[in-house]
Amino acid sequence: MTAIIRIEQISEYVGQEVTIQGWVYNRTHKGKLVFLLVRDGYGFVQCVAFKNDLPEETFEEIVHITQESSVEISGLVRVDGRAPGIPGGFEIGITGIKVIQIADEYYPMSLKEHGTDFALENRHLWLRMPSQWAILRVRATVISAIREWLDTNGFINMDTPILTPAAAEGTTTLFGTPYFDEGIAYLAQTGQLYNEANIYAFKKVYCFGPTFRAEKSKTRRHLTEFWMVEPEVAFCDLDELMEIEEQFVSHIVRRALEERAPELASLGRDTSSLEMISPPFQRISYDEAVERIAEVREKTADPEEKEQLAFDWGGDFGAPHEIALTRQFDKPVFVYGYPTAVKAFYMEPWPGRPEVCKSVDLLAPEGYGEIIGGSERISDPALLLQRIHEHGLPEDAYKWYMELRRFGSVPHSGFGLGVERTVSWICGIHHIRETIPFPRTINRVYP
RNA sequence: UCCUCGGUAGCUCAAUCGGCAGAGCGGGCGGCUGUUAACCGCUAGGUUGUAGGUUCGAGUCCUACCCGAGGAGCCA
Repeated sequence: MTAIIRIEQISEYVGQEVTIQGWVYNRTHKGKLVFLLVRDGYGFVQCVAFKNDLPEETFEEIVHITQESSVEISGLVRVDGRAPGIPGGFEIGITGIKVIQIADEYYPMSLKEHGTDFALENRHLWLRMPSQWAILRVRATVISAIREWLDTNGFINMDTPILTPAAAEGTTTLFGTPYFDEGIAYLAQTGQLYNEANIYAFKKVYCFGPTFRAEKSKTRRHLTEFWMVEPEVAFCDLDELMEIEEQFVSHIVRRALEERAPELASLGRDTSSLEMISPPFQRISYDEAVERIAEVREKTADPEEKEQLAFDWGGDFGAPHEIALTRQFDKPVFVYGYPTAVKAFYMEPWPGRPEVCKSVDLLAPEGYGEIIGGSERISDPALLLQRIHEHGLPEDAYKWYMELRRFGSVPHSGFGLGVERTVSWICGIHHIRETIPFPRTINRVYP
């Protein structure tokens, strides 16, 4: 047998005899000519069999092969502009085939379109489709780029607990689980508070793991289980935080463009809008954002849009507001200085303007909206204690958190980036449930 | 939790005014040497989400429920 290759490297094997191990994605037969579109986990390539070139029984076996059958195919690699695939433009002239298993002929995921419910019910098979395969390959690169940038910029990975004693921010609904004699433990919605402890040992840290929200959110931007990376930095104010974020996000986008161009092309993603992502990103205040949204609302003739864009200073933006705002920029945009009342208890107040705080969200362009939420944290122990009281949080649960402000407190900042929203934006897809292998939503825990 | 829309063959959908349950794809069989979700012919395939009601007759009308999607709130 010839060397087993990966389809993603097929361009290096033109003119050579190779073997691929994979699955039959589609079969088209035209009498004496058969096309098999085969995927091997690394890509999709067209394999061609001519009746006159092969033994009778080999050709018959190829003619009757079913979708998703597992195979080892040997043949000669050649360039052909007509050949579909990822990357396309190459095909293998079949000289030999070994069928590992003939798949059951009633494969449910036909190549025609499917409804959402059916696709999700068959997620374990849907993963094999080119679109899902491409999105999840981009996801893996995004995750790799996240770790790479942090690991090479002075950050150290510190895993924070998933089972936690109480609501970290006191607002979101959490999943609870019985925990021996300790009552209820809650699945983490953030590792931030623990990271605030970690920075005093390691200066720059990040946690990266699954995060859980029991909110009954039913939108294309929400999952009950999602992945979030949360860097936290000692001796860092809000301006320095924004510099970190724009470097970080630019690196992630660049890596995706470099390594996943065939996947992004197969998704039909116009990457020109991603090519221009580099620091700096524009910074606008919450006050300015409110004004910009009001201007858009003033100009629109559509009464429905006018209704949706109605907004009073003091609230948090909804999806229509974020879309109207981000359409004005071709790169991600920072919105800083949100009202203290709508943000978490630990955010540092704006000097001289206690009604707003040193928070910053990063909104992705093209209507994708918030991918990062972050802030400078309160470092003064007296103010922090006051906020805990104001928010009605149990003081004893935050005893350890308060102590961080007693022993060498420094200004510090951090943020959380949502992996699925970032992948949605980079891939240009509509719904974040496609950006995680097995999505968990309010109505679905299967498969 | 609220608002809107939907549920008919394995999948995607059609079925006029309440009047024989249909098509394409997918499966099987046959044909075709350049297909791109191929195409052509034949063929198999149905508890119309569930329960009740109106009617000579219900996929269609009424009531309740179940399930799903989109959005709002909340958030990354």
